[in-house]
Amino acid sequence: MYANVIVDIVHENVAHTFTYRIPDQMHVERGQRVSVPFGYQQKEGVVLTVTDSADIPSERMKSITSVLEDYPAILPHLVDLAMEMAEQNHCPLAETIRLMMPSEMRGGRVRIKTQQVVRLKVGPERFEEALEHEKRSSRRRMILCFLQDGEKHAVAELKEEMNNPLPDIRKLQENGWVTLTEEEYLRQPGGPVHADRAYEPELTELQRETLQEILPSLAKGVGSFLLHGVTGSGKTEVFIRLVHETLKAGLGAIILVPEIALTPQMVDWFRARFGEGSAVLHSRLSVGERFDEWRRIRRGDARVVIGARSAVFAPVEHLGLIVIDEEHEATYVSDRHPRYDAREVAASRCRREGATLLLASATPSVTSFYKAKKGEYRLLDMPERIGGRPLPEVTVVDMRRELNEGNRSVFSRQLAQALLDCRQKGRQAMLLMNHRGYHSFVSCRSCGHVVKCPNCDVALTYHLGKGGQLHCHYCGHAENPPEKCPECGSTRIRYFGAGTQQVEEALYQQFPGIRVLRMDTDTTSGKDGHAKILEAFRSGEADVLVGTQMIAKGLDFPSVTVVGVIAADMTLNLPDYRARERTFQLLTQVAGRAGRGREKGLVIVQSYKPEDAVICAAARQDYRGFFEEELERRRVALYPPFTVMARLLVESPDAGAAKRHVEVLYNRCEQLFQEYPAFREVCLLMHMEQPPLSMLRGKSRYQLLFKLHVKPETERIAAALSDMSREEIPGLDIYFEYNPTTMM
DNA sequence: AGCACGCCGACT
DNA sequence: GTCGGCGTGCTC
Repeated sequence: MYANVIVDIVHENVAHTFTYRIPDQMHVERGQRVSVPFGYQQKEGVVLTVTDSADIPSERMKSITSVLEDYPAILPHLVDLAMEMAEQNHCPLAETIRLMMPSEMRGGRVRIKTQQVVRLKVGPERFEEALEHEKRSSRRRMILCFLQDGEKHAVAELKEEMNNPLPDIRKLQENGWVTLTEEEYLRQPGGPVHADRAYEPELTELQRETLQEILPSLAKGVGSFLLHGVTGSGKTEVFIRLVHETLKAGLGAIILVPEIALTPQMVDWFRARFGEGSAVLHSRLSVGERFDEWRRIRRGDARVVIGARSAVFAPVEHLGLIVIDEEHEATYVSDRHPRYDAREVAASRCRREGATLLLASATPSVTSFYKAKKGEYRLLDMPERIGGRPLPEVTVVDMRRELNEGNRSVFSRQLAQALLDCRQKGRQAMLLMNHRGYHSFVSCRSCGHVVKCPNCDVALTYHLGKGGQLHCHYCGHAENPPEKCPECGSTRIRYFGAGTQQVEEALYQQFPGIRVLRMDTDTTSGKDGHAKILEAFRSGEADVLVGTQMIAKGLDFPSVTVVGVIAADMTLNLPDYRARERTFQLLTQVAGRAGRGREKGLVIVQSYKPEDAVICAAARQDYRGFFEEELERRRVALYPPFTVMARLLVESPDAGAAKRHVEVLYNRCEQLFQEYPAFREVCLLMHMEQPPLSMLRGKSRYQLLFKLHVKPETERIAAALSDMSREEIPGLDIYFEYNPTTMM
C-alpha cells in the first residue's frame, strides 16, 4: 500500500503529493500525520490518500518512517476544506493544512503534560479495613479519607491539604490500598467550571419565533441564516438555545465572535452555560493551553467551541451548527497568508458537513445582507429590544452651527448639557472619538507645511506625556515637535485636530471634578489593559469613558445612559468604498451602548455634515434605509457586491524600483488583456497609482487597483495577478489582494 | 524550505 | 592551487 503525502513545506516546488510505501503492519489513513524521509532530511507530512498502486518507479520510493499520532489529526472534511482553500487562494496545500492544527503540533514540539493521579484500589467494602491497617499514621488515614469517594484525584489536590503527601501515598501503594499513575493532563484555561452558575432566562416571544425558524434546518442539516437583530434584542440567548438543541441532537457547534469580545467574563459566562463539554480558542491562551483545548475538541470531549476567527477550523466531528456573531466585523478576514474570510469558510464547511450556518449582526455587512436578499441566506429579523426597552433616542448636532454661534469647545451645548444631567443622576456616559492622541496634526501657519513621519506618508499626531512628542500611528516613530517650521523657518507652528487625549482634558476643564477613563491603543497596551479599564468603568470608578472605536463593540453597561459621538464624519471621507458602511456600523453600534438598563438612552451625534444620508440613517437607526441607499450607490458606481476589487501592491525602500516594477506589472497586464480579450471585458478598471499611504515604514508603495466583473473568467484573472505577486525580486515586496480589506 | 551540486574570484 | 560566493535544481 502507498500513501500520498503532503510534506509540511510551504513552497511552490513541493506543493504536490509525494508517494511513500506504507510499511507492513503500519496503519495510516487520510488526514493522519506522518514522519517521512525527504531528500536528506526527515519531514512531517499529512496523508492525503491511501492507494494500492503508485506511478513512480519503486527504486525511487521511500517508506513512511512513523506515524506521529495514532489517529488522523486532520478530520477528512477538513482535509477537503484545506484542498478547496488552497485551490481558491492558489497557494500551496501545506499552507492551508497548517490552519487545521495548532502550531504546537508541528515540528515535534508536542509536549504532553502528565500529572500523578491517585485513587483507591479497593472497593468501599474494604475501606474500614484499610483505615484499621493504617491506624498508626494519621497522615495516611487522611489520604484514604480524601480518596473515599473512589474517584481519581491529582496528587496536586492532596498537596493543598498537607505537605509532601507523596511518600505516604507510595507507602499506601506498597500496602495495596491505592494506585498511583501518570496520566495525560489537559490544562483547562480558567480552571474548573462552576456549572451551577448557569441559568436559562425566559425567552421572549420574538426569541422563540426566531428559534423556531432555525430549528427545522438544524434537524435537516441544511440552511444558512442571516439574523438581523437590533442591539439589545437578545440574539445571544437564541444562539445558546440553538447550541443546546445541537448538543441534544448529538452534534457539535462552533461559535465565532470577534477577538475583543472574548473577555475573561464572557469566557467564564460561556463555560458556565456549557460546562466541561465546551472549549475556548483565542489568542490569549498559552501555546500549551491552545493545544490542549484543540485535543479536547478533537477527542470529542468538548463539543461546543467558542473562539475567534481561526476557531472556524476547530476539529469538531459531526458538526451541526456554526454561529458567527457580529458578522460585519472586519476581524473575520485574516490579515495574514492565506487570506481567508471566516464567513466564507464557515459557509463552505457547513455545506460540506451538513451543518446550519447562522450569521448575526445589528448592522450586517452590505455584502451579507445583499446575499440574504438574493436568497443565499434566509433573513431573520429581531427588530425589538428585550423587555420592550426602547431604542435610544439619537440627536444629530450640527457642529458648523455650534461654531457659528461661538461654541469652540469639542462638546456641543446639547452634549455638554446631557453630560451634566447624566452626572447629576449618577449615571455614566461614553464618548466616542475615533482618533487617539491630543492633536491630529501639526502645521505651519505661514507656509502650510504639515509635519510628517520620516518613514510613512502620514501626519504625525501630538501626544501628551513624555514631554509631548509627535507620534506616527503606523510605524511607532516619535520625535519632538519642531520649534520653527523645518520648511520656511517661521515660528508660527499651530496644533490642529482633536484626539481622545484632548477630549479627556476638555472634560476635566469643562466639568471640574469629573472622573474620566480613557480607552485607546495607548492605554490598553499592558496585559489585560483592556479588561482592567472596562472593569474600572463597570464598577463605577469613572463618570465618563472616552475611547476610540474599541468602546463601540458589544459592551453592556446598564448604567450608561448617554453616548456622545464627538466627530461622526471623521471616518466618512476615507478613501475606501466601504467608508460609509463602516461609519454607519460604528454609529449604530455605539448608539446601542446607551440605555441598556431601565432608563432610556440618549445618543448625541456631533457632525459637520448632519444632512449626510449615512448620518441620518444611523440617527434613525434605520438599517434598511441605509442598506438600500448604499446598495444603489454601489450599483451605480460599480462597487462590490456588484463587482470584485483586487490590488497588486509593490513596496520597496527604493522608490524608483517600486515605481519601475509597478509599471512592468501594468504592461504585463495590458499584454495579458491583449492575449485574452475575454479578460479585457471582465476588467472594468485598471488603475496605477500611489496608494494614500504612499510610504509606510520606510517603504515606498505603488499599486495597481482593479475592478472586475463577476464572471467565470474573474477567477482566472485573479490567478494570473496572484502569480505576478509570487515572483521573488530582491528588494521588492509584491502583494496581491483579492477584495482587499483596505485600499490605503 | 533546505541543501547539494556546480562554476567563477581572492586568500592561506 | 584551494576556500567559498550564491545561482540552479531536486526532493517520493
